[in-house]
Amino acid sequence: MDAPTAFTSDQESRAHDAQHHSLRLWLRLLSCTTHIEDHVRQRLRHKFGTSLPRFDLLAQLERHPKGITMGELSRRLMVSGGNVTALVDQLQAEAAVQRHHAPDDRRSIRVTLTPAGRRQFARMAREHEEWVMELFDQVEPERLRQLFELLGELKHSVRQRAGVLDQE
Amino acid sequence: MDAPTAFTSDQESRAHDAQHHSLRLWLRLLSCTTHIEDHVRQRLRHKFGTSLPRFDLLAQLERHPKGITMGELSRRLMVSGGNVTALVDQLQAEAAVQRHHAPDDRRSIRVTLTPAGRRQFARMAREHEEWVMELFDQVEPERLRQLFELLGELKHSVRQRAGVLDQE
DNA sequence: AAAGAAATATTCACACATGAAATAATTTGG
DNA sequence: CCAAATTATTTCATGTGTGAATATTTCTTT
Repeated sequence: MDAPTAFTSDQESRAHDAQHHSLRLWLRLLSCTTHIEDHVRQRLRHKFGTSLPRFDLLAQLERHPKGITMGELSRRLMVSGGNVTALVDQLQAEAAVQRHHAPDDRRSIRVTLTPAGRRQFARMAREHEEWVMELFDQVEPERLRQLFELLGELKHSVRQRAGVLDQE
Repeated sequence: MDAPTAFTSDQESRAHDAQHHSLRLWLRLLSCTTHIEDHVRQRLRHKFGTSLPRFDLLAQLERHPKGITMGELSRRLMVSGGNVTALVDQLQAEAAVQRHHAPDDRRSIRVTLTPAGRRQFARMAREHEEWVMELFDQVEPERLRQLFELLGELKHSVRQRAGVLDQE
């Protein structure tokens, strides 16, 4: 952008470094997430014959015993509405969840766990937590705490910047 | 599992805490990754009419000018072989990449960027790095460095444990 | 050299995910 | 109170991803 003086050159090389470091950080973050996801997905499949998206959906319902709308599910699971419709269709066919029309707003639908769905989820959830803990257990608890903290900062930055940048 | 004495109860509650913390850390990690991925995906789509998997594949080829095999691509992109075949099919149809039969081993195929593919990638890569940097720029550089470090430890732990646990 | 094991890539059926368009119900503003 | 905008969900076309099965080539072992 600027003329290549010594000054801007320094600035530019710092900017370039920051970019490079950001990119490496992003790739490492992605790599961690992917490995964990892969591992958990495999275990869910082999031990319970189910998948991560299904498990995640049940987990959200477990947290909201009174039911939760399709739109809320979409936001919480961070997936599109169309996807939620398809997942709920499947789980409903398997009798793990139910759809109820909301009495006050006939547009929205509340989804709840069936008793069978709740039992099924409980069985998986216990093991699932252990799997995740095992994956992390080579790292000092204090380091994990730091990581949690720093990811909080990162999440905050990403949210803020993504919001701003999307409006451009 | 054990009788509920004070001793095992303490142990269990510590174990329970560790599980709980691990789970929260995992969810936060996943949330960060998902938000960044969503943002970058949207920008790639709107500004360049392409997708993240395509971009990632081109990025791997850019790093390996002499070409890279399908299997290597699968490992580096951390996706299945079938998926790589489909992606390369598409990018080849768009004349961004080429397949070459390896002369020494007729099973393997080397994939390379075409000049057009290289140009296309270069145009996107510059912006892509900026997008990622922008997302992180509310966090102190020193904090980002720590995060990079800690994610390294986490990755190491996950790799090691996932390997061991998969053999069970 | 031949049989068996391993590696490489593709194909296939299916699951998961997006984004756009359609439908229906509610809210808002004039 | 009606028209327009908004909200909630579904449907659809398409892209991305998996895991299993297959075909082909190479490596290993005897």
